[in-house]
Amino acid sequence: MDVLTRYHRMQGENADWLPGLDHAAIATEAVLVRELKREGTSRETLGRPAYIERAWDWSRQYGGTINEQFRAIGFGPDWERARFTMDDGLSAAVRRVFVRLYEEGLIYRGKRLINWDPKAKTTISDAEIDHVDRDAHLWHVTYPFAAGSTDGITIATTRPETMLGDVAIAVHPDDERYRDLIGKSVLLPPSLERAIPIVADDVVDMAFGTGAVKVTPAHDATDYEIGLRHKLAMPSVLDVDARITDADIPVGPYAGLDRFEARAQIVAALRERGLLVAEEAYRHSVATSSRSGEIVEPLLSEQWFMTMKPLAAPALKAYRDGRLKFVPERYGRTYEQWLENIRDWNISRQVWWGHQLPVWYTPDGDVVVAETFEAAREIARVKHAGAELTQDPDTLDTWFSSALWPFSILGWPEKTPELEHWYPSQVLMTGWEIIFLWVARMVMFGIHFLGEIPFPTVFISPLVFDAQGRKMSKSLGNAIDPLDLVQKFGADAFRMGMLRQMRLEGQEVRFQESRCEEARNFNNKIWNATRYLLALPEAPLGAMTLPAPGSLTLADRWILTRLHDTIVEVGAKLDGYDFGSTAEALWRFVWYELCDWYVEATKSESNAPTRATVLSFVLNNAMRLLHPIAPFITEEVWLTIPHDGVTIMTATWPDPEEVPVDREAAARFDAIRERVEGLRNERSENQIDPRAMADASGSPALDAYPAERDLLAAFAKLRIVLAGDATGGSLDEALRSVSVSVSPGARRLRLAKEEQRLLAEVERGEKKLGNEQFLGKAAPDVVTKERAKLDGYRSELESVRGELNAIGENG
RNA sequence: GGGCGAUUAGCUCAGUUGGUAGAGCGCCUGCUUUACAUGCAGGAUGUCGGCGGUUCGAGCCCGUCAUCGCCCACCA
Repeated sequence: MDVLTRYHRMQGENADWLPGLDHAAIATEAVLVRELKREGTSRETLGRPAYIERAWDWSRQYGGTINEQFRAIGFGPDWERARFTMDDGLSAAVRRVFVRLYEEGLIYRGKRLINWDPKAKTTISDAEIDHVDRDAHLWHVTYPFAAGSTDGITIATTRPETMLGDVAIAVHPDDERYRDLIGKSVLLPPSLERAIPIVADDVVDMAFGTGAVKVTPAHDATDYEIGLRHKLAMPSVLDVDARITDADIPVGPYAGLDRFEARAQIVAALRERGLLVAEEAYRHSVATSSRSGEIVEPLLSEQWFMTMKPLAAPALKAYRDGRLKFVPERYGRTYEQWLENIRDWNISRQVWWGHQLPVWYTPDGDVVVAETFEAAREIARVKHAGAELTQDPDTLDTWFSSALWPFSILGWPEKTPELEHWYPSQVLMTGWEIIFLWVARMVMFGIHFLGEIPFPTVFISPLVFDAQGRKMSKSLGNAIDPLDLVQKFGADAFRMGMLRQMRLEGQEVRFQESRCEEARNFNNKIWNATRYLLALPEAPLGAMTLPAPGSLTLADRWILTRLHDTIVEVGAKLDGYDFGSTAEALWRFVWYELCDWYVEATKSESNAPTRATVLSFVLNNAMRLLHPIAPFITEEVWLTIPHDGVTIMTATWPDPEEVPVDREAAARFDAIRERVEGLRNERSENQIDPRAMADASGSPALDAYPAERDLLAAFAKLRIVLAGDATGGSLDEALRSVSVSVSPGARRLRLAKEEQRLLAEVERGEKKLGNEQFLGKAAPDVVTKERAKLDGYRSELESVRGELNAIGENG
């Protein structure tokens, strides 16, 4: 987000990044409840107002820490517009939305089966459940037709403790085995005091277990559906502590037991009575709370819900007609699939920290929904004879307020200039794990309340894992603290190191600290290149202007052409949100092109007249290109060298049009680079002292290319003596003619090796070009290229052989 | 049960529209070259997960299998 914001600001756009935090109700409450317990008190003892005050304190402290981290990493959002979901304005928006949706009939209260987190002591939405595979047991239990008998119907269950709340046995209507039993009843083990019917339902899978299933509507989603279809009673036998309760129905000796204790005891009792037919190891997915990790308990409870289908339809349409795009695209299908199967959203929570429902009850149980207590009291006065009002103690799901974020932070429901200007925004950047929780809901609410999608583009970034691909966690001790890395390598290095690991299509980054270290080295490289520039005799420099085109050297033309291409490339990568490739391209340009070649080239005399101006021009541009990624060092360097403006943050983004391009010169320089590498290799193979100037020979053809000859000699540390009579050759031929002077034996050895290599290449080319199929079917330009390559190899081979002959057998 | 992603050098990963496989780290050999040892030069290392297909030609396209990871799902 920071890279993108800085990039667009430099392009002169009024780019803004609005920072903010949500109030993380369940997580915050978990911390506070733990703290209070440690202090020997509780939220009830403290009372709601004092508790909320404490939550505010904690949130401010926690939020402050996050903001400090942001600053340390160099994030530059619009701090003045920072928002928190519990702020007054955002809270007002929440109440307005709630009341409007209630009035539209989209928010309702009802007794439904909800997901209960027994640890966090609250409901959670379907989207907050993780299905985790766990080792468990599948128990086969017989429900007898008569007391004392083991003759009956056998079911399979993973949850014997919920048997206490069974109201039926279900079988598939087509199941031959049980057809005659439908309508009969069996006794509920282990106490056998209650008879329950055998019913037929399509949902039963004949192939699973015994083909018969126990039905506990109050504690299982499927059973709840069966219960509704067959109009069965729905007694609860588990309470909010996940303990067995006899509030609805007698549960014998098990009342008060924890669900897992009850399970053990009931299994034991079944075994004793001979009703436990089998106990098999069984691995299956268990619903756990993404908040606390606790196994979720389906409970029947009076809660508030939101009807989602009417909001989902336009959100789906926005995606399908292309108004809403995901990067990478595949995440769009995730979004689509979820919206297609969306179910009602349980929005009420039993935590105290959060937006308390704008709902009041009269003593008679009448419901009053209003944005404020005053408004509610007015309604009560008119419609309920001024009855006393009690506010619903529940709060709203944190994601409810987060869903309003794109407009609530801009002052909605007021018609503010900010709202007018910033809604809709251009891009949302987030992780794939909250596409349902946050992204889809923002789109739905945005369309519903403002009539258009909140952002046309959703960029999904990878999540960060450790180098082994494991999720970072406190208990594993593999988590990274950005501040530690900033401390160790610097903020720029942390940013660069992180971004370089991002891949456009990747869904995870396997974080390696070494990447930050490399990035620190990269920054050091920049710093030293700057020092080199500043130490040049012609420094300090004046304004940033390039020398007249005619006076530019070969190296100048090359680096400027490379700069031009890099500006184009970086712009395209950033526009495509490809931050990893952006960082990679800049790394290549600054280190491998600017430092390794251009700076080295400026050390030779011929480049002296233009080097300072060209180098500062290129460095200035490079710093601007790099600024979104590495804001600190680029500012420092940029201010030190010739520049225009007071801060690089508002400097203009480099314009490729302002950089002179000379493809022909760039190609010549590249040819030199290639030859230099070959000659260095020759030196190394012949164990020539790297420090020493070495003698080399070359054909007089080289005379036609003095600039190239100088560069070649300087880069490869050669004293080139021209010998022979070949003149007027191409640059390639002239460059190839240069070779390090070594003993004839060593030379022959190298040439022989080269001959072998070229022979292989020629053979390959001849085979390919001798293939009728290839000639007939390959694209003409491919054939042409292949032919040119073969010709090149042939002429090289010829010259190598010529040299070999010249040396002669005995050298 | 559906869906998605990954599999390329010891490690972490690139690989543009199919045209002789790349980077960084690590490793090896040398270098106190006056910007930088957080550096410089050179080097070694791959049946591109298996099998089949399309093609003149496949790391890339198609099919299939295997392994790993993720998402969704009312198999109790």
